[in-house]
Amino acid sequence: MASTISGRPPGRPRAGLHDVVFAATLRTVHELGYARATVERIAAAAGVAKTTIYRRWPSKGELIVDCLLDAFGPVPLEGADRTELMSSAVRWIAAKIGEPGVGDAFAGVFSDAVSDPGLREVLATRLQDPYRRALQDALGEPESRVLFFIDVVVGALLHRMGMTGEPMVDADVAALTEMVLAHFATGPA
Amino acid sequence: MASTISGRPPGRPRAGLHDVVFAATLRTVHELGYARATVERIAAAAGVAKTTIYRRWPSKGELIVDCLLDAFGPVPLEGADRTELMSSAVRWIAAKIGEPGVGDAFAGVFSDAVSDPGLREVLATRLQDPYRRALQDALGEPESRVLFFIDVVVGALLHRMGMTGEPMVDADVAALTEMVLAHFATGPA
DNA sequence: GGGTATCGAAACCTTAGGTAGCGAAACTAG
DNA sequence: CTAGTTTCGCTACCTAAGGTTTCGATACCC
Repeated sequence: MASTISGRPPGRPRAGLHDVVFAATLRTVHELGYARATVERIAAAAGVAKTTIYRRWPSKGELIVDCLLDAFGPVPLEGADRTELMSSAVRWIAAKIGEPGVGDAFAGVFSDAVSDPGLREVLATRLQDPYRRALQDALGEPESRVLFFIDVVVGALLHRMGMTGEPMVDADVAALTEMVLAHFATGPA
Repeated sequence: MASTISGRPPGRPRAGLHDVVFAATLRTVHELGYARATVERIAAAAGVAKTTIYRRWPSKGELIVDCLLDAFGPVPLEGADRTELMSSAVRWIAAKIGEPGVGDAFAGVFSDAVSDPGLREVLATRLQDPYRRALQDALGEPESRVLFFIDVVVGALLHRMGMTGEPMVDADVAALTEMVLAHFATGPA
């Protein structure tokens, strides 16, 4: 059998490599950019062999998606009313994208997904759907409106990041928040 | 000397290959997606050798940029007031992105630019700046607000395209138009 | 110490962007 | 018709990167 009484499987233990690899991924992406952050370089930065990475993640894209899930964590859905809720969500995603490496990794994996349907599926299922559902439940908006909200907010933030290489400044984040709040003020149809 | 009396330089003429290559590029991108639309495949679709492509364009990215410039053409800046002007601009870019191949090529070259500073420069200088300036002059808005406008509109359209593989539906384009119009209704600061 | 699962290292495959060299084609000028 | 000029097509090649395979070494449980 593969399992033992203590629950721990026999053999060489899988040390807490996920965290080390995630940190090395963000660091490497931050320092070199997404494309130059090759799997071999990430592995080297983590002090790990390339094959070890591929044993745990089937592709670079899925490694990045897992890394982003780890970096984002749960959406802080705090706020008394819809207005506070939405504005906190916008500021949260803007702040996360501003963290070193996160924005580049996010924009990069999105890039790859453009012409990789498999990665697009992973991105939609593992990253977008959970956050969309959480927003949907909290706001009571229909799916199509939440998707539109995500397109506008994430699209604008990533477009700025992609064009300038820098995250959106606070003033523009404030304008973005104000704009979507005004548009969604009326509540669900 | 390299030129002759008739103005036409001697030697084998550069036939109108640009149009053929542009058409082949959009067709190939539309059929295979951006990443699978390799330069060799585009060349084959155009009935041209790969080396001929690289003689005229220094990289795949610049080929795509030129192709997009050809596909977009000038911004139709028609409209009596700011409202008509902005809404026509939004609908124009949405319609262009909806054309077969154009949206995929646009999203794809944007993707590559994320981690290719040289391409990002080309994209900013040749594609974004002219349209930004035209909008700036027509609207009388400061540069930062026009850039914000572009981030929101183009970002949302490309994000939808990247996530679903399909361009934004008319209802969402209408909502996008309405939203930015409401936000920009007050005129420049 | 024995069994088991993981890790590291090296070699390898494939795709794709991009380059070099050379002969052939197409055109102008005389 | 010939010479000169420019571009084209073809083949072969280089490099980078994602991803796979193999095998020996290592670390853990019992």
